[in-house]
Amino acid sequence: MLTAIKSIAAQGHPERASGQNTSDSAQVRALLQLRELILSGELAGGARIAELTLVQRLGVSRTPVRAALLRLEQEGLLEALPSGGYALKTFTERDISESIELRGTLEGLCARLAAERGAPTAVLAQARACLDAIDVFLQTPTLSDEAFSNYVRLNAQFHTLLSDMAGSAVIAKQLERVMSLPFASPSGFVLAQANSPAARDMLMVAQDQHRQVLEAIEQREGSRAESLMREHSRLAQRNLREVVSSRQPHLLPGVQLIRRTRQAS
Amino acid sequence: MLTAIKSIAAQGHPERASGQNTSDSAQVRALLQLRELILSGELAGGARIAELTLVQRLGVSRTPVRAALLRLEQEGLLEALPSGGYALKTFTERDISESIELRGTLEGLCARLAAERGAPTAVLAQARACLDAIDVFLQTPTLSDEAFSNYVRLNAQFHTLLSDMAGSAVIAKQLERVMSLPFASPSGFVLAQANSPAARDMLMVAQDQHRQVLEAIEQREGSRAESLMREHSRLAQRNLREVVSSRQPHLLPGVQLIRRTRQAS
DNA sequence: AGGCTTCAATATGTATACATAAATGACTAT
DNA sequence: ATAGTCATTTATGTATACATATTGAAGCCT
Repeated sequence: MLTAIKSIAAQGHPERASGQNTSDSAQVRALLQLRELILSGELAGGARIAELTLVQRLGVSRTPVRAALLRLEQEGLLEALPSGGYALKTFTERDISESIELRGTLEGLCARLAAERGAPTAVLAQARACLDAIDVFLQTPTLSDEAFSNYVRLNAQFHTLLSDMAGSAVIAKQLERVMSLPFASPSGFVLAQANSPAARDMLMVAQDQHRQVLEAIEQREGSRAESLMREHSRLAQRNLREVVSSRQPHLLPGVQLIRRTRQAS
Repeated sequence: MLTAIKSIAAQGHPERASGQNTSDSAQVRALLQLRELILSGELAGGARIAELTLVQRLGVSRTPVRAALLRLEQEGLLEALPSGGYALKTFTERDISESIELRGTLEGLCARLAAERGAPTAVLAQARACLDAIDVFLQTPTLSDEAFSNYVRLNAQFHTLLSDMAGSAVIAKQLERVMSLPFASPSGFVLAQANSPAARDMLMVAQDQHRQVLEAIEQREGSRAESLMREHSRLAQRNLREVVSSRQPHLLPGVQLIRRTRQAS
């Protein structure tokens, strides 16, 4: 009965309040709590994850724990050990960079298909409204933390709408998978530098790209739409470099999964 | 202890002889047998899959069956029902077309990265050898079934090598996922038209594209390499159309998963 | 007669007991 | 002292019993 819920929680793991994990089924709780446990850094680098440990910490039996482990392995957060069991995966800066490139490529595909096939007018209208809403937030000279978190929300919405415009369930699903990779989400690094002085300027650039992509799609310029979305994703690349080099990678959930030295994957 | 094997079998499900499923663990057996059960068409269109039924047919307990179901859902062959349990997914011709486009896009990305970053000389040598081997098979005027199956094997190898050339574990994994989608594999439609008179000519074209892509990568022409791989994937698109229109889609494993009419996904 | 309610049957979700393999430590021998 | 082996412990793989929700059918009411 709750396979669907479980599935949803596994896939896009959307904005789901992580506070009240009291209700829901055991599987969903296990999945959500385990993911948060990992991203919050309570589990060491490439350490092994024992089922029984999780049984204690999550308060459910081994069955839902196993299901959660299996899903998180598929998601890319865990790695199946040759000897059995799972270990927390670690990521190089290059891995993250490639994840972002992957997202950019897939979003470029979405944009191109949307332009070539023609996006539904309803979705286009939603996208325009979304961008208008972002403009409102960017109007203020200094951006509050609240404005930033609103930007993150609207930005994510725009990227989802882009996926909708392509009208492809297959591609949308794959894109969801890619975005579930750590730090590959459209606004993964935005919050990390909320206090940076140049942050607002960067958002302005991003917003301009949003506008141009939407225009390209509306005018059926597939190749242009694709290029723009690819370039758009490279903003995240820049942010990635800034965040890791600025040596203050707080705020960013899951930083401890990034390794600089070479060790066991 | 066998999580790794299980994982391998789940991901790329490579050329694994389906005859002797007697050894291996219960999980691997369940996964392999269930996938074959689905692809062979023994299970109806979008029908529900009951665990207990599979327990009987596969001869293992519910635990490995559940694991297999979960993996096949992630793989895209099954769909989680809102009320619980799973149903066999069906695919439209458009779904398949989009899967191929997806593969082409990702392989294009691989080719571009390989060209830009420079592929390891060892892998390049392997790729050249692989293409040489294909040339040998294509030399004969009439292609035997054996020659075809050899082509399929070598073709798959070349595509794998392409993924290696990019040197990205992240992208390779994602590409593996995409290729696990039904009919998205590089040579998914080759065998289906082995007896077609134009079949050999098409393989010649494909082989020429292989050569050109490799040359582009070696000469560091990223954009050209990407375009070529995309175009290369469109051969599969043409084959897809031919196979479904020729109304003799025998041989093709999983045809019964394709639906022409609109029904429950 | 058709639709609704209710109850039984069946399926999935959960927990746990059992089996087996891996990892750890101690002990011995060289 | 170190390396190797064996035993113990721990962890995962598997099976199954139990709980709960959904599905289907039978019966009732309108």
